[in-house]
Amino acid sequence: MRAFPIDAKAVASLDRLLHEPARLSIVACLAVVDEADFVFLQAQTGMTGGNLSSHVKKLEQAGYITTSKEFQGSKPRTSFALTDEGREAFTGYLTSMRSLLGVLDGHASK
Amino acid sequence: MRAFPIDAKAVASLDRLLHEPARLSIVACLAVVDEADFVFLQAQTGMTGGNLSSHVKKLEQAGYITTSKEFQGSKPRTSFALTDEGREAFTGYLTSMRSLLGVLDGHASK
DNA sequence: TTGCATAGTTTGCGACACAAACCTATTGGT
DNA sequence: ACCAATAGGTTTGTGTCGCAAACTATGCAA
Repeated sequence: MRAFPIDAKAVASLDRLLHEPARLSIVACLAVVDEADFVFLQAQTGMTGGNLSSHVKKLEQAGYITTSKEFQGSKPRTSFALTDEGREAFTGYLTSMRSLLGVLDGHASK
Repeated sequence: MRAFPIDAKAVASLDRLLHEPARLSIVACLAVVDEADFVFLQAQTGMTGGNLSSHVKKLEQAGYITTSKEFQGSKPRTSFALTDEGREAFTGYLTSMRSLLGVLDGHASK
C-alpha cells in the first residue's frame, strides 16, 4: 500500500515567518542582491513604508536579516542583508515548497 | 539592463485562501483523492476538528470545495470535493509558486 | 522661516488561525 | 431502561497578525 502522497505535517511546518508573502518578497530580494536599502525594497515590493518597516523588524528580531544605518554624506541610509541563519531558513523553505510541488505533479490538473 | 528577477507583485498576489498551510493541505489532499470525508482529512492534516471545520467552511464559501452530508446506514458522513473553480485556483497557485521557485534557482544558496 | 519631500516608526483596527467548549447522536455496559 | 463514553462536527473566544493611516524627524528650496 502506497503512503498517502501529501505530507500535511511538512506543509504545516513551513516557516510562517517566511511564508508570509510580504516577507517572502523581502527575503527573496535580499537573497538575490545581498544588500538592499529601505527605499529600494519599498519600490520593489510596492509596500507602504509602515508595512515594510514592521516586516523587516520581525525578520530582524528572528535573526534572519541585519539592519545597518549608515550615513552617506549627511543622508542616513538604512540597509538590510540576509544573515547566514536567514539564508539557511530561506533555502529550507524553498526546499520544503519544492518537495510539496514535486509531489503534486500530475495530480493538480486532471 | 536586466529586469530585477523577483516579481514581488506576483508574490503578493498569491491566493491567500490557498496560501494558508492548513487550507493548502486540505486542498492538496482533495486534489489527490478527489473526495475525502471529515475524519480522513482530520487524520491526514492532524488538525483539531474545530480548526478543520472553520477552514473547510471558508473554502466552501469561496466556492473551492463542495460539502455533502450523506448517511451510510445510520451514520452521517460529511465529505468534501474540489470544485472546478477550486482546482483551477489550486493549479494557478502552484504555477505561481513554481515560477517563483524557478526564478530563485541559483540565488538562494550562494 | 515656512513649506514640501523623503525616510522611517508607531498606533489602531479589522481579519484570521487556532483550540477549547459545546452540541447532538450513537454505541456499550449493567 | 439508563448512564457513561465516544464520535462527528460546529460555535465561541482569544491572541496574533497584516496593513495603512497617522506621526516623527530630517533635509532642502524659496
